[in-house]
Amino acid sequence: MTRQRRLVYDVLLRDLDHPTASEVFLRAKDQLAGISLATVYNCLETLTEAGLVKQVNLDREPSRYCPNLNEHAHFFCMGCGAVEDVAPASRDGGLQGWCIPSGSRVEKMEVAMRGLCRRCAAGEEHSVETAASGASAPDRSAN
Amino acid sequence: MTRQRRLVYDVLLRDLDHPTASEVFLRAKDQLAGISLATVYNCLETLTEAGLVKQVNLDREPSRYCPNLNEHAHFFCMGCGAVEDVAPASRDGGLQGWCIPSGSRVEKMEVAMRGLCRRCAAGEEHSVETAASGASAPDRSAN
DNA sequence: CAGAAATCAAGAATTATTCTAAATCAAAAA
DNA sequence: TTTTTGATTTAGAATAATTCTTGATTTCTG
Repeated sequence: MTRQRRLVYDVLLRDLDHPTASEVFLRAKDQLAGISLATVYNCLETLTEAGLVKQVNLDREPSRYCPNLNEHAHFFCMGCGAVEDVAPASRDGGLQGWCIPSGSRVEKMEVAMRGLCRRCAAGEEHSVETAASGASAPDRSAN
Repeated sequence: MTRQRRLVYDVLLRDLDHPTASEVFLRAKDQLAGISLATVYNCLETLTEAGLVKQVNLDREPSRYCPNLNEHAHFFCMGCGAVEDVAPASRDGGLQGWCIPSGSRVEKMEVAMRGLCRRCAAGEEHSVETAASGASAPDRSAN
């Protein structure tokens, strides 16, 4: 654990907002002026390989990084761009919702949701969809 | 629906193996020598916007394309690289497995699994994990 | 068929990320 | 403390997938 790795990790732990590598770089520079973007990429890769950090991807957007090691999915708000962690409801985190072909082994599952966060959904007073209570029925067109 | 779009779409329908844009390009060239990679990208984008095709991403790998319009997840075999569609078991496709923050609206969910397909799992006679029956308990470390 | 609009092809441009090579650093050995 | 050794950092070049630009071509519409 070098100084740069420590710093990159601390940046991720400070705000749990799933920054991109460039965002991590900008924040890290404030505390260690000489750090380079390549080093940030190196550190993020090292931390990811070490299992301290998870790389989070949605579509072809730049990768984001997340120090939450608990099992979780990610929610991407189409309104404000925020990314939130989503906890599993059941012990198996939705895997039983799918017909896994018999004989195959699932090593890991990645779940990403797109939609509007509470604040953005509330700001949309379109007709009846005021989203006051729980999540409304989603489209569920899983890729 | 131009000739090029029709061809790209036909290529996707012929083998349902989730080719990348480059692979689509190679297959399309056999039937329409003059087609360009840029056109293949254009057509794939147009077809995707039209809702006839879905773009499938895993990590930072090149996008793949899928003409299956039914709700489904994707299984990526780490052994042979094949991509399979995975049908939902329940009507809601695993969404109820997650604690959606109240007030937020989920518009769509993308589910990707990594593991070994039946053939690759069977080829691994490591100790006891012969994967004879159903899928063994996965790691479920959803990103 | 004329004119307008859409689409195509070729290659340049973009962008996130990775690679390279030289410089720096840190721990262990002397 | 100096030297050695190997890993790490840095800056910039390189890469790869994708997008953009431009002019040519095709396709509609009348």
